[in-house]
Amino acid sequence: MKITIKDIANEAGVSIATVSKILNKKDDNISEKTRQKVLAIIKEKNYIPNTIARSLVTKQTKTIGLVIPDITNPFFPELVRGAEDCASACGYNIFFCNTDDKIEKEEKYINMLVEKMVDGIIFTQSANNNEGFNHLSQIKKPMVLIDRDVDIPNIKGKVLVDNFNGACEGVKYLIKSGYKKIAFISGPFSTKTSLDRLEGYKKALEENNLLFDKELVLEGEYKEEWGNKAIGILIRNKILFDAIFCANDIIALSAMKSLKEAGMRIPQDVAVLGYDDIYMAKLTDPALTTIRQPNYEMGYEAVKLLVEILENEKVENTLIRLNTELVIRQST
Amino acid sequence: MKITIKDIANEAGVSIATVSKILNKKDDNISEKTRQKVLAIIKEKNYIPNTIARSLVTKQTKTIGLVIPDITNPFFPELVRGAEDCASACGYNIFFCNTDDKIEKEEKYINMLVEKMVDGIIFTQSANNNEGFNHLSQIKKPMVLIDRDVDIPNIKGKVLVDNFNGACEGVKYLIKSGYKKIAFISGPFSTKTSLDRLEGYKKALEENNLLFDKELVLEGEYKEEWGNKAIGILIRNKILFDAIFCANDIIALSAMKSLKEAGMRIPQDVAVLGYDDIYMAKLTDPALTTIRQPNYEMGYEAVKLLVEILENEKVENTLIRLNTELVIRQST
DNA sequence: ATGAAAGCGCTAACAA
DNA sequence: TTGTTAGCGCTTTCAT
Repeated sequence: MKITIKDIANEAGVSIATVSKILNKKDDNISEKTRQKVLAIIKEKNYIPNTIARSLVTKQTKTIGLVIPDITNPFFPELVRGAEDCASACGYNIFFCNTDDKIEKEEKYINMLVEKMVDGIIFTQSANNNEGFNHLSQIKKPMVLIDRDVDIPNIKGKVLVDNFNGACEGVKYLIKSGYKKIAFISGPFSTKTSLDRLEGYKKALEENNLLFDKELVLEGEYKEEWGNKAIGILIRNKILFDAIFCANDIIALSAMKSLKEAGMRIPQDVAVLGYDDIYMAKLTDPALTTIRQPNYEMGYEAVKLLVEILENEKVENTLIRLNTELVIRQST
Repeated sequence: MKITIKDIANEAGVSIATVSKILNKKDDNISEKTRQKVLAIIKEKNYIPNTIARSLVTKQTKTIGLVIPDITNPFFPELVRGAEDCASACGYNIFFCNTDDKIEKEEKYINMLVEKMVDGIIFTQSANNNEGFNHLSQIKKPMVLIDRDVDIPNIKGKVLVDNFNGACEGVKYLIKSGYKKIAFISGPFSTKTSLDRLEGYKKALEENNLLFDKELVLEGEYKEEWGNKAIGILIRNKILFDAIFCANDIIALSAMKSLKEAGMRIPQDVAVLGYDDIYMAKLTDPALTTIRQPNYEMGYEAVKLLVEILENEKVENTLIRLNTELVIRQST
C-alpha cells in the first residue's frame, strides 16, 4: 500500500498541513523539533510525495512536452539530450513525441500533451506544412519554437541558428581554399533554414566576386537519398563543379559515396562541405568538414528559455540565435 | 480560464456524473439524446479532460518511464523510437531519461518517475554496475528490462537479443568467405552481452575446426575510441589477422579508419564485421557488413510487453528474445 | 507554531 | 436514465 502524507502526519502526531509545509520548505514557523521528527519519519517510511495530487492543486506539473519530427534522424539526438539535461537540471520531466512531419500526429500529440497538463511545449515545426496551424494556434500552453523558424501566432520564444552566417562562413572557407565552382545541394526552399543558407552562399560568392550560377543550386530534401540523387543530376547534366556544399551531413555522406563511385577523389577532385556535424562526421573517410550546429545547446537553451517563461512571466517573445562553427577536417 | 467537466454539465443541464460517464464510454444507459447534446457541447467548447484529476482517482497515469544510458549513442534512437511508437499506439506517453550509466542519475530519475506516478518503467541497465540495485529493488512499479540482461529482483519482463547466435552466424559467414584469423574486438566482459557474443564467436570457430586464439580477443569498451585503440594493439603486437569482428558499429567504423590509415584495404586485406546496423553503417566506405540488432522492435516489444503486464496481470515474467540478422555489405 | 477545512477536476458507488 | 456524494492526495487560507 502506497504511503501518503496522512500516514506521515499520523505517525508524527501532527496535521497533514504541517507535513505539507515541511515538504514544501514553507516551514519558517515550524519548530525545529517537529521538523526533525517529521523529516525522520519521511525518511524512515521512504515516503514519496504524489506529484499528481500536488499538480491538481498547484496547476503545474513540472513537465514539458518535446515535439520533434524523428529521433532517428541523426540531427535530433543531441538536441533532445540537451533539452533533457536542462529539464532535469530545472526539476522538469520531458514527454517525448515524434511526429514524422505529419500534421495528424502533431495534432494528436499536442492534444495528448495538453491533456497530460504539461506546463509548456518545445516544438520543432514540420518541414512541410506552412499552412495548417489552426490546431496549434488554439493551444494556450507556452510554446517555444526550435530550429525551424515559422510564424505561429502564440509562440512565446524561439531558439534558432544563424544559418545565414554559418553557410556564408563555410562557403567563404571553400573559396579561400581555392575552390571556384561550388555546388549547393540544398534542402527544400519551403523552409526558412534552406533559404537563409542559400543567402549565405550567395553572399560568400558575391564577396569574392564569383558569379552566382543557378545551375549549381539544387533543391531537394533533408534526406540521405538526396545526396546521391543530386550528384547524379550534376554529373548527368555535365555541370562542372569542384566542390559541393551540402544542406546537411547525411546528404554529404551519401554524396561522398556517389562521388567516389563516380571515380572522383575527395578532396583532390572535389571538396565536400557538410552542415550539422553529426556524430558520424568525424568517422567518415575522409573525415567531413562541416558547419557545426550547436544542437545540444539548442535543446538546452530552448528548455531554459521555456522554464524562464514558465517561472517568471517577463521574458516572453525572446529570440535566441545561436552561432555555428566551422569544423575543418579532411574533405576540403 | 480552463473549462471543466462542471462547465459542460451546467451548459448541458445534466450532472457531472453523466458527463463523466459519456466521456468514459460507460454510457450504456444514457439516453442517446443527452449523449448527443453533451457531446455537442464538449466539441463546441473544445473541452479537454484533465488527465491529472482523472489519474488521481483511477490510480493510473497512462504514462511510462523510459530509462536509457544516452540517446546520443547511435544505438538508442531506433530503440526509443520503437518504444515511443508503441506507447503512442497504446495510448501511453513516455517520460524520457538519460542516465549516462551513472548510478546517481539512475536513482534520481527512478525517483522522479515514481513521483510522477508512471504506470511502469522500461529500463536499460548501466553497463558498469552489477552491484547497487538497492534503489531499484525498492521500486514497486512494474519494470521491463531491455537489451542488457541483469538479474534485478522485481523485474516483470525482459526483452533481449540473441547475441550468441548473432555473433556465431556472423563469424561463420566470415569463415565461409575464407577468412581464417578473425580478431574479436569486444566490449566489456562484465556485460552478459559481450560474454554471449564471445561464446558465439568461439562456437563458430569450433564448428569450423579453427583454433581459438586468445590473442585475437581484445576486451574494451563500447566506445568509438576503442576501435582505434584495438587496431593499434593488434598492429603493435604484430598479431596477424585477416578479419575483425567488432562489438558494435561505432567501434567498427573507427577501426576501419585506423585500418585504412595503416594502409590496409578493406575487404581485400582485412574484412570488417560490425554489430548493430546503425543508420550510418550503409553510408560508410566501404559499406559495413554487420549483424543487425532489431532495435526498433526491441523498444516496441518492450513497451508492448509492459502494457500487457499493466493491463492484464497475467503475463508476468516474460522473456522475449529477438533474433539478429546478418546484413551483408562491402566490408567483407 | 499548528491545525481545520475547503477545494483542485475527476470517477464510481449508490440512490433515486 | 440520471444525480448525489464521497473521496483520490495534496496545498493553502484562515483560525487558533
